[in-house]
Amino acid sequence: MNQLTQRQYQALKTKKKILKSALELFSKNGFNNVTIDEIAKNSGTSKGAFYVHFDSKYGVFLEKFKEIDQFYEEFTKSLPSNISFNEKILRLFEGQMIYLQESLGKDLMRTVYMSGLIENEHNFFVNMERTLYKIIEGYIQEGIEQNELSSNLQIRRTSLLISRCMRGTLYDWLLFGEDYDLVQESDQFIRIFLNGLKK
Amino acid sequence: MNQLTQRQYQALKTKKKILKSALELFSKNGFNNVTIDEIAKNSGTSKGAFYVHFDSKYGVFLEKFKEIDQFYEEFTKSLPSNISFNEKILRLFEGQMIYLQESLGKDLMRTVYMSGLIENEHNFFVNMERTLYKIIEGYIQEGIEQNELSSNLQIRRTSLLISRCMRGTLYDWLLFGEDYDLVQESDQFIRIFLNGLKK
DNA sequence: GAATTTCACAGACTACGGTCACTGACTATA
DNA sequence: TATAGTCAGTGACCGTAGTCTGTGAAATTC
Repeated sequence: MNQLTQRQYQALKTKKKILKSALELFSKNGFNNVTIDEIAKNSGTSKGAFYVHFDSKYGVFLEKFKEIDQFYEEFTKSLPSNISFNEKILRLFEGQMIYLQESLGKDLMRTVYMSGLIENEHNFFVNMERTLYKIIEGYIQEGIEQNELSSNLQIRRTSLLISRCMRGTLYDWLLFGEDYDLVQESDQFIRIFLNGLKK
Repeated sequence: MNQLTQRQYQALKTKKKILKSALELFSKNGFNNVTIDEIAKNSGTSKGAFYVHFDSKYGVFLEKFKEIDQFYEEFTKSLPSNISFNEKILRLFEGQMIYLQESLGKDLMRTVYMSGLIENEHNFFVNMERTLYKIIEGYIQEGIEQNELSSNLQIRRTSLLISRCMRGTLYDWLLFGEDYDLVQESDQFIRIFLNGLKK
């Protein structure tokens, strides 16, 4: 049954209204200067409606973040397949950092990293990374096949560690601000890590 | 003028009462289940008094965290000086992770990493790391002198990168919870990084 | 030592996130 | 198509973080 009932259709419309309103206000006033009451009022709905559709202000990003998956998808497609494992990872890191910095912005990323820390906040952060893991795991697999990586590397584990490099780099970006060049920091860090990975 | 006036002495006493009260309640009920009203009441003072002495609930840690510095200090003292650079870093990581896990606990660490993300929250997090940097920088310096590390390593930068390994590992601990063995994860990660560091 | 200023502290108040009981329109069922 | 059940949506309410104004005792000034 894929046809929406009138009720479901109405609900979806409300959700979209709230989402639109919220994103508008966020970009106008900054995430921290927007209250849920405002979002509710601005969207012509109510606080209760907001909480029907979203867990919290952070929850609004669950939606926004489908964009990230889209980024990953396009990225992998655009990547030539004849480059080495190291090159793939380096480009992935660079591409991601530029994307996060330019398209999503620091404020938004701050809220993402914030929400990751909130207990029982339904951890979309962890889920969000799924696509990322898949991609990295794929690269590792290929790297092993091409004999660029030791074959007794645990793929799942290794991809986790590599993604941890991202998180560490991004957390520091949020922590130190100002004269922190995200792309450069990321590049330096992952280069060392990759170097340490090869036998 | 080092002598406290009666007023200053009184104020200090009040601050200590509040601090004691707060830490008691935290350890009894967990950080997130303690309100500032409770702290005020339990300490026999008032909310106003609390905010005179602390910025926020997080601010209480500024005090608590002198303990961390103490940990670092004792740790470095206890470390034999005839071991290699790698060994020192590995032990530092292991010691720290055990300490943070056992003595401070996850809840508390979560609030630390949280507060690091809050803008203009007076970034004691960054400051807190100062002692840590000093220690790592010292190790690197020694490592270079002993010819264990390349001499064109930038000390300041490298210590930052090493400390980033800690943050990445700890952030993931808070993120993934449950079957995340902090000590083991930390060890595995830093080993790879150290391996990548040597020329 | 009287007058003035300062400041630790009290606690009422505000703002905001989040909850909950209720409503009424929609949907399912007979 | 009448009835029962469901659920999106409402907004008053609550808990708590943080603010603000007032107060009196201590400190300073004269």
